[in-house]
Amino acid sequence: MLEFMTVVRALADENRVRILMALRDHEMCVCQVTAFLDLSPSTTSKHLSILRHARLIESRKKGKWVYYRPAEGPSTSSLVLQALAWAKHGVETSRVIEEDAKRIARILEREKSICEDGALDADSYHSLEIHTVSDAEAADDDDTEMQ
Amino acid sequence: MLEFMTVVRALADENRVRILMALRDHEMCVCQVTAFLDLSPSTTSKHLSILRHARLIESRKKGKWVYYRPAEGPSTSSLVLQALAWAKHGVETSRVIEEDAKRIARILEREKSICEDGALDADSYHSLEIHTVSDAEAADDDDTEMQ
DNA sequence: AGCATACTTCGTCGTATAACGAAATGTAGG
DNA sequence: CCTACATTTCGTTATACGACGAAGTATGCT
Repeated sequence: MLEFMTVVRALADENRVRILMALRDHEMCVCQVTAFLDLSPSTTSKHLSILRHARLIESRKKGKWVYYRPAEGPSTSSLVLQALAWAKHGVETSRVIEEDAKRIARILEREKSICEDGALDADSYHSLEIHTVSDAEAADDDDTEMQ
Repeated sequence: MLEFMTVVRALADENRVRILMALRDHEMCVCQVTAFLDLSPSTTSKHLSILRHARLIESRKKGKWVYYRPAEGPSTSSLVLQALAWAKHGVETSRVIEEDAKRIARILEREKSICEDGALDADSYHSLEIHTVSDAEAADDDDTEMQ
């Protein structure tokens, strides 16, 4: 129950859903997500932290930048995979998300010279050092159950 | 996007998820749900209203009682059906829900003589007058999009 | 009609959470 | 070392939301 509630509450904010959709095709660093959502860096970082805590996204660090991408691979629970698939199905045809796609394209192009040191597209995600929440962090949620 | 957010926010409360799971096998009237959750009738009614507004549940009125059950049938969007399936998969093996099952069994037995005038089990749901949110009500959420 | 029961709506209160800016941390380059 | 930039953490503020009780509505019974 706790894992489910953590995931569903992570999804219960429009900006976080927009982030998930934005990350679907290409990983992004925090400053790109910040530009895309038009929020303050601290707010964006918090949203990413909540999504990562729910294990909906993973991150890797490269130099000054932290790149985020959707969770994947064998360590990802089916609950999370289903959540991502469900969210995608639920919003991908919506106006907001379509507008976002254009907006992201522009931002990625503009920011390429700045922080696109080594961002990868969705096909190149594999064989990367994965940073999810640590066991210690996750244990904060583990009140005897995280089935 | 709006439909998705409405549904996901309806799921973002543990008591409402417990209600959805409780209704999985048998419809229940408000007083039974109230007894089961151990909340005030007004709070319970509000939760049911939020679930119905998200079209996750439907209701039928019989005499003084209002019976609720999960949404089903052709008028139910696949988004909602997937939500129900996902929630079920996500929590059905959890401790809370298992305890609830016993609790519900006791309540249904005890209350049978009182309000179980004509409650039906899940197999008998079909061919009932369905009460979902009215078009007028739903329109409150329809800010130009409820895809 | 009058009353009891089931449910909903309304007003209030306390907590949770999204937003921000400021300050702390981490990393690369001069 | 010092500065610049990316990100996170912290403290504050405004709003959202869950809880309740009281009042309103609906239905059935005597």
